[in-house]
Parts: sequence; C-alpha cells; structure tokens
Amino acid sequence: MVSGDRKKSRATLLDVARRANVSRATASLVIRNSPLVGAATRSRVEAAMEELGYVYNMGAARLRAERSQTVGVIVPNLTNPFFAELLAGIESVVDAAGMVVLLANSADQVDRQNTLVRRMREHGVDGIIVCPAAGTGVELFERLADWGLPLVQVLRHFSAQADYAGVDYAGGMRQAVDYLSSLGHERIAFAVHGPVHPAYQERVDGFRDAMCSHGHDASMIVRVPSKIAQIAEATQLLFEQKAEPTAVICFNDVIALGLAAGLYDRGIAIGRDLSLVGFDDVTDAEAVRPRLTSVSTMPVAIGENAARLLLERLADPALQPRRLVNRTTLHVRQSCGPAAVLTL
Amino acid sequence: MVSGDRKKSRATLLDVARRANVSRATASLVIRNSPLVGAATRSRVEAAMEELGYVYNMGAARLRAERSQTVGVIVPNLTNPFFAELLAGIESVVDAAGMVVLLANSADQVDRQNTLVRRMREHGVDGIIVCPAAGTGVELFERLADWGLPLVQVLRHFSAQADYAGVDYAGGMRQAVDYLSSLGHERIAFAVHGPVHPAYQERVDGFRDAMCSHGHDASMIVRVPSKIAQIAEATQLLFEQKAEPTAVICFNDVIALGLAAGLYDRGIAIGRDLSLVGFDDVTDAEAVRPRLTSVSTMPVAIGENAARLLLERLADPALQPRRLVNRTTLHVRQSCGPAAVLTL
DNA sequence: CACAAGCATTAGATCGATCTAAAAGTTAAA
DNA sequence: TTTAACTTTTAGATCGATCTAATGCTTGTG
Repeated sequence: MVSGDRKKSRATLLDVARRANVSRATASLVIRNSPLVGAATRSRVEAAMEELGYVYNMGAARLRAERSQTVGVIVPNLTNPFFAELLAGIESVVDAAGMVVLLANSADQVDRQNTLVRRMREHGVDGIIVCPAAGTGVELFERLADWGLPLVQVLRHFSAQADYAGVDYAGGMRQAVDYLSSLGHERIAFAVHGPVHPAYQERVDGFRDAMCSHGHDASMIVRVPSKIAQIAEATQLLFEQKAEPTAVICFNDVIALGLAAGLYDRGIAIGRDLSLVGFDDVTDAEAVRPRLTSVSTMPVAIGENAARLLLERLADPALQPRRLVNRTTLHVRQSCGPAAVLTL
Repeated sequence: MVSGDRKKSRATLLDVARRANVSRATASLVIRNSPLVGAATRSRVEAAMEELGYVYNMGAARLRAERSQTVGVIVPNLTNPFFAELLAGIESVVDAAGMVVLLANSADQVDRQNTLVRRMREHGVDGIIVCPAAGTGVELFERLADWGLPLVQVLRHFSAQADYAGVDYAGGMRQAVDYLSSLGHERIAFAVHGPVHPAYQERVDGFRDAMCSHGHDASMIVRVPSKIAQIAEATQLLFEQKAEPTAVICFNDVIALGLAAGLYDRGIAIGRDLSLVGFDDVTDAEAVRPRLTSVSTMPVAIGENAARLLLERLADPALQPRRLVNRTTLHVRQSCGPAAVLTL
C-alpha cells in the first residue's frame, strides 16, 4: 500500500456523481449545498463523497466561478511584532469567512510591492489588504481599480479612493500630550524614527497640534536610530536640545523601550527625572520596570477591521470607499511623574 | 472610463496569441520561457502581452499542470513574535523561489489544524510547512503521505517519516546549565509553561541530562502561567522550592522577562541575588536592564531551513526524510553572576 | 535527389469544476 | 383530462491554461 497507488489521482466530482448515480451537475449542487437538491439525493451524494475520500478542487472551481476564496495580504515587515498582531487579526476574520490568506512581505520597498501585487493577481486573489510601503504612489491604486481588484489600505492612508482601516494617531498623540500637560510638563520631546509615510506624518502633525493647543513649543522632534540597541546609545540626543525636555513621547514602544534602557544606563530615573510615554502598548510595556505608560493602538482589532472592510466590499463592490479609524486608549502605568518634582 | 469596461474581462492567452499571429500553444511556451520558440516569435508574443496588459492566470495553469506555486504554512500562534520571525524566514525563501505562502493559524488545536490542512489541500498547495499543534497524532502524517502532499515539520518533531527543521533544544539547555555551573551554581531551577509537545519535552530532558551530568539535582521544574503579567506575580513560586535556587533557566524569554519584572518588584537583584537565563534571545533581551543572558535559537534561520527542505523535496519527492537541526548560541549579557556571592 | 534529423509551430484533447437552459417528474388547479 | 406551476435533475458548453503528438520547414548527408 506504500507505493503503486501514487498514480491514482484524487477522486473527482464525476467519480462521486457516478457512484451516487446522479449527474456531475447534481453533485456540484450538493457541494455548494444548494437548496435545489432533494434530501435523499443529497445524502446519497454525501455518502459517495465520504467513501471516495473526495476533496474539493478549488482551483478548478475558481476557473469557472470567479471567486478564489483567497485574500492577499502585504505587510512591510514581518519581524515587527506589531505587524504580526495585525496579521493575526486579519487572519482570524478571513479564516472565519472560510477564506485563506496569501501572505507577502514588501520590506517597505515600492518595486517589491508592485511585484507582489502582480503575483497576487496572477494567483487570482479576490482582494488585497496592504499596508503600503513608504513612497507608494497613486498608480498602485489606479492600477488595482482598473483591474477591478478590491483593495484595503491598513495603517497607512495613501488614497481616498480606497478603503482604509487604521488608528487615530493624531488623537493618540493628543491623549499623550494632554496627559503629560496635566502633570505639569511643558518641554515635551517627540522621539521618532523610520520611513516617512502617512502614519508617520499623522503622528507628527498630531503632536504639533496638541502641543500648540497647550501653548507649548512643538519643535522638539528628535530622530533616533531604528535598532533597539542603537536607540539606547542615542539617548543623549534628548539632552542636546536647546531646552532640556522633562518628558518624551515616543513614536512607538520600540523607541520607548530603547530610551528606557539608555536612561537606566545613565542613571536617570524614569517617571521621576524624566517622564516617558510609548505608543502601541505592546505586551512588553507591562513587563518592563517601571511599567511603561503607552498609547494603545490594538493592532489585532485594526487587522480585524481591515478584513471586515474587504469582506463587505467583496459582498457589494458598489460601496463607496470607507474609512474605519479606531480610537486609541492611553494606558497609564508607571513611567510618568509630575514635572514639578524636577530639579534640573 | 470609470464604468463600462468592467465587463471586458482580462486578456487571455488566446487573445495574446491572435494578436501575435501565433497559436495558443506557442504563446504558452513563451510565458514559460521554453527554449523551443524562436527569438523573433518570442519578442512578437512578448510585445503582444505588453500591449494587451496580459496577466497570467495561475489558476487555469495549475488545473492542467500539477503545480500551484503555493506553500501552506500553519503555525500555532501568530501573536508570538517568535513565530512571526519564523514566518518571516519561511516567507523570504518561498518568495525567492517565486512561490507564495498560504498562511493559517491553528491556535494549537488539533481539530482546527485538521480543518486547515484540508483547506490547504483543497486550495492545491504544493506542500505544507507546519509547526504541529500539541497533541498532534500520527494520523496527520499518514494522511498527508497518502495524499502525496509533502510536509515539513518545524520546531516540533512529531514524526520521523517527515522532514523536520528545528533547533537543538537539548544542546541549548546544556549550554545554559554548563554556563551557570561554571559560575558555581548548583541549585538551578527550570521555569516552564505552555502545552506539552516534543519541543517542550526536549528542553525538559535536556535540562535533566545536563544537570545530572554535573551531579546537580534536576527536580526543580516550576510551572508558571502563560501571560507575562501573571508570570511576574508568580515569581514567589521560585522560593517555595525545597531548596531555594541560586539561578533560574527559563523555557523562553517571555518567562524570563516576566520573572525579571517579578524579581524587580521584590527587590531581588538579578545577576547578584539570583541569576537568570532566557531562551530564544528575542530582541528585547538586549533592551531590558540588566540585559538578559539568553540562549539564541534564531527563528528566522529555522524558517529558512524549513522552506528550503520543502523546496528540495518538491524538486525530488523520492528523498529520504531529513532532519535539519540548528545549533544554539549562548548570548551572555548581564543577568548572571557568580553563585559564591550569594548570602541567603 | 531522397531521406533523415533537427527545429519551430500548432490543432485538439484535457484538467475539474460551474453555468445555462432545458427536460423530467410531481402536484395542484381548471 | 389537460394545463399550469413547481421542484428536481441533467446534458453540454465553458473557464484559461498545458500537454501530446503531429506537422511544416530547414539543413545536412550519402
């Protein structure tokens, strides 16, 4: 039984039909559980499928019907836990709809992204969820619209012509600034890094607006390296500003954790000498000491939203482009203290 | 131009052929850049493809030829950064081979895993890479062998009949134990959690063997909760052992970070009062203070190995089952100190 | 000059499902 | 009994590629 039956390819719908004494068409109706077939016939066909160990051939089906039950997902970076959670959210909703995720990594490069989109189209995906690479142009969206291939942007909002699921970054910045202000902070720095894209811009703008509305100087924006070890070393950048900050808001938790390490190395007490607010609220925010106060963006929920947007568009392609923007929550822990205590 | 051309479905190979004044068969040969076609014909066909904006229809191709250029990947947990990195490694190799990843999450549940495997087969994947759910039985492997669907196990080695890519967990445990012994530690605890699967068992066995070969008592195995905040709270479990440990080896870095937080809360100095060794060497190991000494398992490399094993099997299905086991590296940082200093 | 060999091209069958439009069977109403 | 209406089933075309086996066209050879 080991060899020999290698050749006998899998049973087809025709085999099932013959065994159940019905036509191919009827068998097909049974699979798609159409209400048209009679109960007796249905169970006869189902029995036949069972006996033959029949497995459905999506590929053949998709050729005729124009649905592949497949969704393409393109992210700029898989190693980043943030995107991993986003992906988990997407996958769970897509899976629950009986569909499957085709995954690819653009490495934040526009040309790779183009290749991937093309490849996904070749594979006949029903739609695409993409966190567009920094520098993505309108062509991408025009091309997909031309092809009639539904697309959902996630996290980075490049085109108003396509659906978008994301987070109110500006609102999150405001929560952080408001909170620090309520503690008496005025000289607040914003530590950033990474490629410039809409999500980046929204955060910077949100910071500026919030600071201005409090009458604070919003010019203290500090660029730090991308790898966590280098961020720690770059901590002194904070103290080379024209006015030394009493608090720092971070573009994301990677920066916050890096700076926390750097501050520790310099003997600066977080929450007393300097207050720190992170962004994203990754699991480790709860694990470090002092616990990191962070703006929670809930990537899993965003992923779920994106997938739902796509499924709804698949169901009704005539829908107007929609935006689904989640609110953030400030998760207050231990990394901030009153500004008054400071004696610089 | 907005509406109206919705109907004109994408150009087919026949359209291309007609425009280039060749047969469908020739056009097909051009796509698959067969050496059979003449240079002049080839460029004529390529021009036609360009002009018509032709895109290849994988689905149709796969129906006839028995290759889908698709690899199924099933992991037990996407939110875990470890698996995210593993996935990144798999994706990069699969992508470089011009193939695409079909992703799914088993949530470590055997029945979900079965559903997913079936779904992947329906989608006609060429092979599957799976980190099998705890409790997976031999049926899975027998079934896939029956179907002639290549499978690679990753991280958890359940069946000797199928390829496996993983890590020398036992070796890693030995490195940790040897290192701590060299610092004079004898009462070493092993903090574990999560479902029991081969990777779990290998680590436990590795710990026991290494401890015994040093003549130490290997019975201090402590189960902690799974969420990081609860691990911190569970830290006192370490001090309820019959003999208080002077060092702790952790099943993974999540536990290590959780315990580090718990120890901090109790005012116990890591590296002086108690030594701590993590497992996996996630990026945050470098970011916490004191920096965490950890056994590095390099998930990206394992993912790459798994993908390569599968590609090679696809190329030659007659290959004997193979094991590809990576060596670990002990990354010494700051969380361990000599045992002699202790004054409990 | 006939024949073989090699190269480039092609017609037509085929993969395994779905779809359309019609046929067969059943029941109800006129 | 005939007709209409409804339910259930089906034959055959179809989706867009690949594959097989054959064909036409050059060349080279005895």
